[in-house]
Amino acid sequence: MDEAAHTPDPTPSSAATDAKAQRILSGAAKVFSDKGYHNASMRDIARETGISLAGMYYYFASKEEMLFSIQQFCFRAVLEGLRERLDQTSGAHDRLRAFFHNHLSFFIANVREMRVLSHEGESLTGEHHREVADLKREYFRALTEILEEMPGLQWNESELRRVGLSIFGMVNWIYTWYDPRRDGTADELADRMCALVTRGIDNLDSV
Amino acid sequence: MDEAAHTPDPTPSSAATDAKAQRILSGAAKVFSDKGYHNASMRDIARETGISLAGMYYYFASKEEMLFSIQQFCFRAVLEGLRERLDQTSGAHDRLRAFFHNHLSFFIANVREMRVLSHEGESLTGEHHREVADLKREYFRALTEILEEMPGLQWNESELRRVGLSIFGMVNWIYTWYDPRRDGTADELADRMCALVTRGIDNLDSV
Amino acid sequence: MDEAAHTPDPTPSSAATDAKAQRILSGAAKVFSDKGYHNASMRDIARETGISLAGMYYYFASKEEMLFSIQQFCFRAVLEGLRERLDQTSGAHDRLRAFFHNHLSFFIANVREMRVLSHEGESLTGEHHREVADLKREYFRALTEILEEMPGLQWNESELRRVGLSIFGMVNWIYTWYDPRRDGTADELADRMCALVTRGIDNLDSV
Amino acid sequence: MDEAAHTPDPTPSSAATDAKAQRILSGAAKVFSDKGYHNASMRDIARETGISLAGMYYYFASKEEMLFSIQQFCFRAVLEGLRERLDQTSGAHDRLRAFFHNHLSFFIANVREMRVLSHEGESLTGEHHREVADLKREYFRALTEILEEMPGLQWNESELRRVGLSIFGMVNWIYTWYDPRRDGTADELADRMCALVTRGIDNLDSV
DNA sequence: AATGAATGAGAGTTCATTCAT
DNA sequence: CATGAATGAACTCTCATTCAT
Repeated sequence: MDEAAHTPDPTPSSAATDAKAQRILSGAAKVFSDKGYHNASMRDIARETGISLAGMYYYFASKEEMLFSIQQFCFRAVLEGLRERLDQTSGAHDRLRAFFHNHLSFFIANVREMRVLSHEGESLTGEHHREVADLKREYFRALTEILEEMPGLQWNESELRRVGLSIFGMVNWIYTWYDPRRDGTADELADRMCALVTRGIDNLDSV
Repeated sequence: MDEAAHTPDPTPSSAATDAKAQRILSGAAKVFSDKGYHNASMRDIARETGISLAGMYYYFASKEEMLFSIQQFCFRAVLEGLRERLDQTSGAHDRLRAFFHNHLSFFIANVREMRVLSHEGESLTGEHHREVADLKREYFRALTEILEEMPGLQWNESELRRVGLSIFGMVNWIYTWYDPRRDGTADELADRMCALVTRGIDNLDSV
Repeated sequence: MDEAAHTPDPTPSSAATDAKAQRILSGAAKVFSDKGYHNASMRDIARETGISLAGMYYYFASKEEMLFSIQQFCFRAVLEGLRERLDQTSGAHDRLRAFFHNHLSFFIANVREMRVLSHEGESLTGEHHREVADLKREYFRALTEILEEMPGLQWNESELRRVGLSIFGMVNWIYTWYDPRRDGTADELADRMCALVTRGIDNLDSV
Repeated sequence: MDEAAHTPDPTPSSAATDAKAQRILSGAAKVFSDKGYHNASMRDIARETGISLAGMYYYFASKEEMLFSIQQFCFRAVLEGLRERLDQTSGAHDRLRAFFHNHLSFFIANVREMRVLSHEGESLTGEHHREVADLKREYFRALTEILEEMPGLQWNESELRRVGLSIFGMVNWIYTWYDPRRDGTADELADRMCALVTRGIDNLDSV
């Protein structure tokens, strides 16, 4: 994200520029997360970031483009993280666990952005909406592919969809309740959620 | 306001009044559901209901009160439905199934209102927020009480909360994806979701 | 224009409404005339009319609609005036004089509106532009029809267009220079302009 | 600034400078002509010319100075052209024809600039406005001096002004309608307009 | 000579809400 | 009961312009 500061950069101005864009996105994520996209004003974001109202338009053409950038950035990061984990993991059960771990660790490291991801899924329009919807579909497909590998199961399309979306509901809804003090680390949470989904309540305590 | 349904009503005019209030709430639910609470305007609701902008203020003091009334009405109805079902059901597994059936059947019969319930949980402020939060807690407690009855399990507080909220995530998230043509009836969906949660993916196909 | 006040009006509220709309249009015409359409702000018009900024939007959906209404109203009035005069006038020369008298008398009675008509011909867009362009064409055709009646002339299309548009230039340009103290009454001006156009400079003094 | 063309220029860099200034003026004229002065933005001009927004300020202190330079340059060129033609022409009728030919040929060769000249006459302020008004007056005086030479006429001040301004209206209005395919060359148009003004409609066909 | 970055001021428009009728 | 009319506050966004580099 701000890795640019670590590596020698031939064009210093663009590094500063990118850093500022990141600062704006971060502030926007906080404001969107706190008040909701439609209820947040550009002035709120300007105040939050310390950048002038007009100044932000140098980096983003519109409020919607800010939302789009946040969503696109997050989805890409989550997807990439998932792929890296899956590359190193074999066995359907472990791969499903990898999905939970990736999602929740990313979520908890970027609560505000993920809240925006979960809650403002339909706030984008036109091309912006389409692009993010594509990423979402890609992410969903990654999950269902794991599910299909699970041994000893006869999936039909309907059931696969239902289970996949149920899992999505579980992990996306977290933004409404997760509290680090009560709910433990990302890894603990991921393990328990994965256990719930694979073994069910009836077998939660076993082993 | 909705007490009128329970007690005999001496003034016929107030019956008409309540009917109009219902019409407004119904239109407001549609508009909130379509555009989101903050993005919806009172003019949108006036247009949707065919009632004049000013006229609506006779029935509701503010836009927020409309949202509040929708949420309160729905939560009460869901809660009442759940209680009735639980009164007639014994056995923890059946009672959990009753929870799913109640939630999903109400959801599917009132998609728009439930969408507002799920998506606009944090759009209320002050006293309105508090009242709805109370209902939400009550609903959540009803679920965890069922879970605690489940046989052969040693719950700790943390695990109970986690499982309860995971289930909430599953059923609340439905508003983002449910499609009657693809996802079957409320009862089918409830059965499958309940199976997933109790037996887990690993045992989905058994019996 | 505000004739409504003279005749009994069954719907008093709409009379008041129309009066206010007229007041806004009149103020808008003044501001557009003074500063030009694009340089005029809605706040300027609000100040000029004494109506609140938001209040004006009850009567006109946009700034452009104000410009449109002014232009439409004026063009219709000029056209109607011309038709009335032509109905009572025979002989091509007299009919041409009627054209000048109508145009100039209307112009001088509504300087600001006519300035807007002349100067902001291309400031409208879309459907607004089209409608006004239609009126303009109709007005132009009325002039060329008179010209075609002129005795002893062999018009070709090109020449007719050229002469018609030259006359339009003369009468539309007036908004840049007319000064009642130096340039006399509308009727005087109309007579002299008509003489110039019909007899030419070489014969200006004759009879 | 445009003195450079008259005096030998010792610094080659300033030649490049002037070329760039000309490029800016030309782009500005196009943009002003297309969208109107007030509706045109400096960004539009930057885009049109391919020069950076800030870069243009090296050449012109403000947007208004661009408009001023365009108008000043054009008026000077038209005036100079008129003087050259009049120096070689004797006889009032021929001199009047020279006026039309000069005006129209310059107009058609520089449509965009002339459109700006005609349409944005009042968009300048302060000293800028004054300077251009002086040029305009000078141009008008040149026309009326020709008119006064016309044989067999008894002008009074009023009539002279009226006829002069009528002619101005004719030739300035051209920017609203001239179409090279329909309206012929500058010379044809000039001849016909001059005929209209000198002989009048009644005698248009004679000889 | 040229520009990326930044901004205060102000644009047109919409908002939830009020109130006389 | 119901509404037409009205408004202050706030909205997103664009503007001409500046300045460090």
